[in-house]
Formats: sequence, structure tokens, C-alpha cells
Amino acid sequence: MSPPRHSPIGLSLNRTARLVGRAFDDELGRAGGSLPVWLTLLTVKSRKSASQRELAAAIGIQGATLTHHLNGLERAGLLVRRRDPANRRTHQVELTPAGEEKFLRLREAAISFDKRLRCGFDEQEIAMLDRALTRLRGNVGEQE
Amino acid sequence: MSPPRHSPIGLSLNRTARLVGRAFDDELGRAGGSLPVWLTLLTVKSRKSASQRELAAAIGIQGATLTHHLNGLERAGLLVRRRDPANRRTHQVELTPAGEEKFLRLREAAISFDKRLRCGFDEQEIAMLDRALTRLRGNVGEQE
DNA sequence: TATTGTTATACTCTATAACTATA
DNA sequence: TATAGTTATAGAGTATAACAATA
Repeated sequence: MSPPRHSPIGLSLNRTARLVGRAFDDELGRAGGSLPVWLTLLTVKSRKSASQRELAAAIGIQGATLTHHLNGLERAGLLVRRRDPANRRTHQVELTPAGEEKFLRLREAAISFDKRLRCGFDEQEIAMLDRALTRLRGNVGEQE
Repeated sequence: MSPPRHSPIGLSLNRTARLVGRAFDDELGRAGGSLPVWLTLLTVKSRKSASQRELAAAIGIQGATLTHHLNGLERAGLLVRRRDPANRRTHQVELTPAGEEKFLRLREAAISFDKRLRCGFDEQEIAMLDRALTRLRGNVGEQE
């Protein structure tokens, strides 16, 4: 019955994420990308030869949603999907040279943005923040 | 030219916010609401007699977007908009009794969710996290 | 039958531009 | 002319359900 006697951390998190996310999306936009595009390229690069289901799970979206983004990226000539000869149900996603270029360009933007984000933080503070965020994810039941 | 030698804090923030946001939205959904609805009701309650422009700014959305949400809430009978007699351009947004009830119900959900979110954190850690988030907002140029 | 991925469709949140009404 | 708000429209991201191909 008593009102909350502490600042709602969820609200603060939400506001921060929206603000930071919007700024990041703008930066990616200037580099010819968007947040889901960046996440997709990054995940494809870092999880070589993963199935699309695994990629989608790693990004945190549904398979059909990933298909949607992959369609856009393939249409733009940034990647190709090949059937795996071993198991022809699964597709192997691979970046084209143009896709590799785009990846590097967006990575530049991401790195420079992250630098801006870290202003005034030392390594230890960032590590603490990261741990706190991880704990928050655990508290809402992240499975991985 | 060297690769980033620290974990990208933006990615961690993004992943956390999406996960936590989804869980919160589910909780609000079970209480018959949604995140923007909750933010709208909360802001209307806490900023008595603010203009819609001010409300929108406080929530962090455009005026037209707020109008969209207010339309839904008014259609649902949760609030009314009255013209201010002093300046008939501005509208005064006021919760109906049903709106007050909904507000309380969603507040319950928000409080219980926040409690879940705080599991394993002590007050000092939450305060530190909150300060860190505020600093991140500052780093991407929050004006207020 | 089970699994991988796609297509079709729709919903939510958001935004911009043009408009109405007040001042 | 300037300001408050609305309407019309659109776009991005996401999801679910039904489907096709493969195992």
C-alpha cells in the first residue's frame, strides 16, 4: 500500500535506452545502416555458419523477423543465402564484398559511438555497469 | 585501426533494454495496459495541468504521437481533454474515474515489476546504476 | 512427423507534413 | 503571424500463422 520509496530503475533504463538507441540509430543512418541491419551483419560475422534460427536467437528476434531483414540485405546485395549441402533445410548466410564493406563502415560508426558513450567513464565503471545490466537481464529471466 | 578492446556498452544496454522492456510490457499487458499507455498516464498524473507539448516532451515523443495515444485513451474512456478557458488553444488532460483505476492497476504492475528487477541489488548499487544511466544520457546529449 | 526457413498479414510505436483553431 | 493541437499518412520493426521444402 505504501508508495515506491525508490526511483523506478526500469523507467530510467527505458528512457536511457530510447535516447541512446535513437542517437545510435542516427549515427548508423549516416553510415547507411540501421540498428537491426548492424545487429544482423555483426551476428552473421561473429557466428560463422550458424543457422538462421541461431542467428535470430542471438539477436533476440523471431526467425520470421530475421528473414525480413535478410531479405532487405540480400536485395541490397550485401549478403547471399546458400543452402547447406549437408542439410539442405538450413541456409548459410554469407556477406558479399559489398556486405563486408558495409560491415566495416558500420563498425566504424559503432566504435566511434561507443567512444562517445564512454566519455567520463573509466574501465572499472564500465565493467560495473555491464555487470549490473547483465544482472538485470537475469532478473527478467534471460535464459542463455 | 585497432579493434575495440572493450565490450561495447551500447550493445549491452540495447539488449538489456529490449529484454527488460518486453518483460515489462508483458506485465503491463496482463494488467490491461502497455508501456506508452503507462508512460502517458504516469506523466499526466505527475505533471498536473501541463500542456500536451510539455507532456510529450516529458515522455520523449512528438506531440502528434502523444495525440495518437491520447485518442486511444480517450476512446477507452480513461481520460478527457478540455480546453483551457484561459487559453483555449491548450488542452487540459484529466483522468476519468476509470482512468484513475487503470492508473492504480498499472502502478501495481510497475511496482511489482520494479521489485523483481531489483532482486539482488542493494540501494547503493541501484543508485550507482541510476547515476551511470543518467551519465550515458548526458553523453548522447540529453538537453533537460 | 519434425525441423528450417519463407510468405502473408497485421499490429504497435513513431514520425513528418498539412491542417484547424485560437491568439 | 505564431502557437497548440489534430488529422492524414507513412515507415520501421516486430510478431503470429500458414505454408513449402527437406529430413
